[in-house]
Amino acid sequence: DARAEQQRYSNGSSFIQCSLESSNVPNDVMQILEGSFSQSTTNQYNTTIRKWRIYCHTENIDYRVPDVNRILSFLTSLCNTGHSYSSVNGAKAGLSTMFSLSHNIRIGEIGIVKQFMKGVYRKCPPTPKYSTTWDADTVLNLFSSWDDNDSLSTKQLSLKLVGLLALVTGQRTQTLSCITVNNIVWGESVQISIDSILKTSRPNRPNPILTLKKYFPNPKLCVVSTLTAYLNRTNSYRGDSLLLFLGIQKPHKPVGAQTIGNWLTYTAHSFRHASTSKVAAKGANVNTIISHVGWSRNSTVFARFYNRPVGKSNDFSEKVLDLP
DNA sequence: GGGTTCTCCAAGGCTCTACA
DNA sequence: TGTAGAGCCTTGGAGAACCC
Repeated sequence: DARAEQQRYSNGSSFIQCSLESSNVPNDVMQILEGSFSQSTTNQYNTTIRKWRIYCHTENIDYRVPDVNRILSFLTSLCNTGHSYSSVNGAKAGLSTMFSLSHNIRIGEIGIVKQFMKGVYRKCPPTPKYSTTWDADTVLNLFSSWDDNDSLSTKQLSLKLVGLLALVTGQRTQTLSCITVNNIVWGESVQISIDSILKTSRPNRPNPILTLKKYFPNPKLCVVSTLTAYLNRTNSYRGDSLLLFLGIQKPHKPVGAQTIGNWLTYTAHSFRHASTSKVAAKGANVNTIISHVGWSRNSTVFARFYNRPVGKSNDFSEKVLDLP
């Protein structure tokens, strides 16, 4: 069946091993090369190469040969089975990377491939994930209606802390999942540094430092006191775990970005849109927003989606928490 | 029911090119 | 020569399926 077929071509080898299996690259070099891609990229490219191998087996051709016409037929088969431009483009990138390693050929740079991708773009154009965003006040009003932190269940306290952190910092769930208790510095405000490699991490480019201010107008929305309550609550079962967020149920293992995403009432990434949109609408400086959430200095991502008028204030968190 | 894994797809940064 | 925008590759998020 299809599952057995997939298993057969998984073969325990990554796309890099498939690329370099006939070359004499030493194992230790191979390990460094494999580590040059993030896990999600490796997973995605492994999926593409597995499909490519199945396709080549069906067509009785050698999957290691970069035959452009065959590659285009393969990409067409993806397109015809309902895959969007982004998926076809990702598959092309995977094949391009594999053949650049094995044959020093960039599939994506070949003229007919470029033209083909334009055709795919026209046939099934990508659509933005968020054409509108929700009002951040909806979540803030919910948290305001809950009891004091000490009276909340562990589940409520976990959801509240994640929700407030997502809104106040505007960070991805990946970043929130990397917060460790030993990197939280307590002072006038709370500062959290991130050691892990993030999506936007680059050489000579520091990760954003998350700054949490105490919020006095509505104590129930104070992220600092919620964080304190969460640490007190989890202290009894934290053990040696340095990661801030722990599972709600026993054995209370550290949770990953995916689980944190599940905890957020709205879709995880939409918190990033909701908070930046509200702050922009309140008149915050665009450069403040870009640096606060960790986009690159010249990034046009924010401008492409929001592009609000520029104001004078530079306080991100107070504007997010400012209820009407 | 909570948490993890897998696949699909939009988000994101870097580079290059066209054009004013 | 500066800049807007397209192209390309890489990455994490969303959601379904699955496991415990």
